[in-house]
Amino acid sequence: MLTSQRKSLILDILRRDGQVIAKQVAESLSLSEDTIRRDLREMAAEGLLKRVHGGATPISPELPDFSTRKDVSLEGKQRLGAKAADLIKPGQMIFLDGGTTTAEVVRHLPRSFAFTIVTHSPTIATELEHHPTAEVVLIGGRLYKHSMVATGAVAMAAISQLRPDIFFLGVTAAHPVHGLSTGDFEEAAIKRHIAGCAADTYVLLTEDKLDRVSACQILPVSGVSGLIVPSEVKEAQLAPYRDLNAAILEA
Amino acid sequence: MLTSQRKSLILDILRRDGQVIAKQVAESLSLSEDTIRRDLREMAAEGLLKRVHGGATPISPELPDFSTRKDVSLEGKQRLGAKAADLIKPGQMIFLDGGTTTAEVVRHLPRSFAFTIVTHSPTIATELEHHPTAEVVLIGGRLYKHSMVATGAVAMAAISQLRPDIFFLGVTAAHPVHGLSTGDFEEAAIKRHIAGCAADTYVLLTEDKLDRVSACQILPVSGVSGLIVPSEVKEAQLAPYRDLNAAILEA
DNA sequence: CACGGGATTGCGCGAAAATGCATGAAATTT
DNA sequence: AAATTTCATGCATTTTCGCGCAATCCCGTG
Repeated sequence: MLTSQRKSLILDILRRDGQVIAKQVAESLSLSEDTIRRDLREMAAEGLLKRVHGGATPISPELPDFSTRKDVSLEGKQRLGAKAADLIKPGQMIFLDGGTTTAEVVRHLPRSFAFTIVTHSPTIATELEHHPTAEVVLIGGRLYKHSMVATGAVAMAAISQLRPDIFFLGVTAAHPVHGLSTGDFEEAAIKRHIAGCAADTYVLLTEDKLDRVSACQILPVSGVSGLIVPSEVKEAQLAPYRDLNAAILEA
Repeated sequence: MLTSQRKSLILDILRRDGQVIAKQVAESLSLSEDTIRRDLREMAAEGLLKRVHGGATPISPELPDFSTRKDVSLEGKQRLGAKAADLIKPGQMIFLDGGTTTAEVVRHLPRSFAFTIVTHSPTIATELEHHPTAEVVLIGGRLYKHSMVATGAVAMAAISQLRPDIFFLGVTAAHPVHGLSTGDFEEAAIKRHIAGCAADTYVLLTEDKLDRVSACQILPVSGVSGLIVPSEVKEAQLAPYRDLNAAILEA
């Protein structure tokens, strides 16, 4: 195991668990704690994590939803959400992915006619509590706390029984060659499955996700009906996606 | 559990409940009160909270609304929740009903060992996002917005596949003759079904629900393992329930 | 092939941190 | 005023830390 590999492994653990315990890592890698502590010290010096007694924690106090990610491109996300909600027609069944971007769709859902929202995210479901006309179907399963969505065989089976008219897909990265991707293997599989069941799939893409790649591919860009992107994205940046026959909706 | 994590956990509790009780935290983390008190002392020195006898309060003066409401109605529910959480043993599978009373159980769940929480309420699931040791299983189905729980055939089927060790049941009324009841037919059926699958069922009962009747019976009082009631309820009022062989846990 | 610099790792050691317990003081309740 | 709970302090134990040192390994050079 190379040192650099070990360090990125530590970062992975940090992202996944929100903490690193020196002793545990040392044990799982069959290395001395000294080595791990050295890594942690160095990484702390580089500003990659915060060293604490016993291990390390993320550099910024973990506020995944409400402050950090939200403020970044809030206004852009809102426009994406509004554009997505515009696509919904009376009586349709809409599958909403988990995540902060798709949560924005909820806030712009039409209130003048009835439709059905399906989601595997309890967070999304909770936000729909006071919506006047939306019927809500919740997909169950083992909850993936990292992104707060139901996963596993139970979720897959439940999804299989539905034919949503539209699936609004959230991703962490989109790339013309490497397609749409996300950081977790299981999640990628679920998203792919939902897209397979839905008549149409639209991806909500904030500007910072374009031309990026994450670990697990969900689908190629050509596998979805369209991309919804903020209008300020340059045409040059969109061209490679257009070449893949992807419809581009600017919000 | 790292010390720094414990401290931020304390801050979380402070923000959520408007107070921290040293004894409670020590218990839920299986640590000595000394340790927690030490934390509180240090955090008070850092200006993160205000140390008071028994625990700590936010640095800014409490909102009047908060303290009053807390002392009156919430405090009873909190004790019910704490008592219920006390019943949980490592590795068990616990089914949590929807509702504000059972939501209080979530806030008192042990954090020192692992267990599984099953729920058909997205609200409950969302509250468990930051719990360190709880595995969460979400039951899907058509969402009943009135009480925010999944219902219907899909939910029933998913529940059938589980054998929870304990079901914490929420009701709107309890009566020695008319049993445990709630306002909605479908909900009653679901609750009954969950109770049938669980090894033990405990009902959380605030004082105002005793000797009341709602439209749809869930189970007779003799159909559950026990009732959890606030300790200030008079023995005379409890006697009819004791006669039904119901275990009574006072919180 | 031999050699040496640089990087990496494990171990020993004393220091620092964290935790629990005991004790007597202080606050709160009865 | 007595009883109970909560507190702060000192102390002992365990865990974790950082540093120096030596062994090892990688790699380019003579």
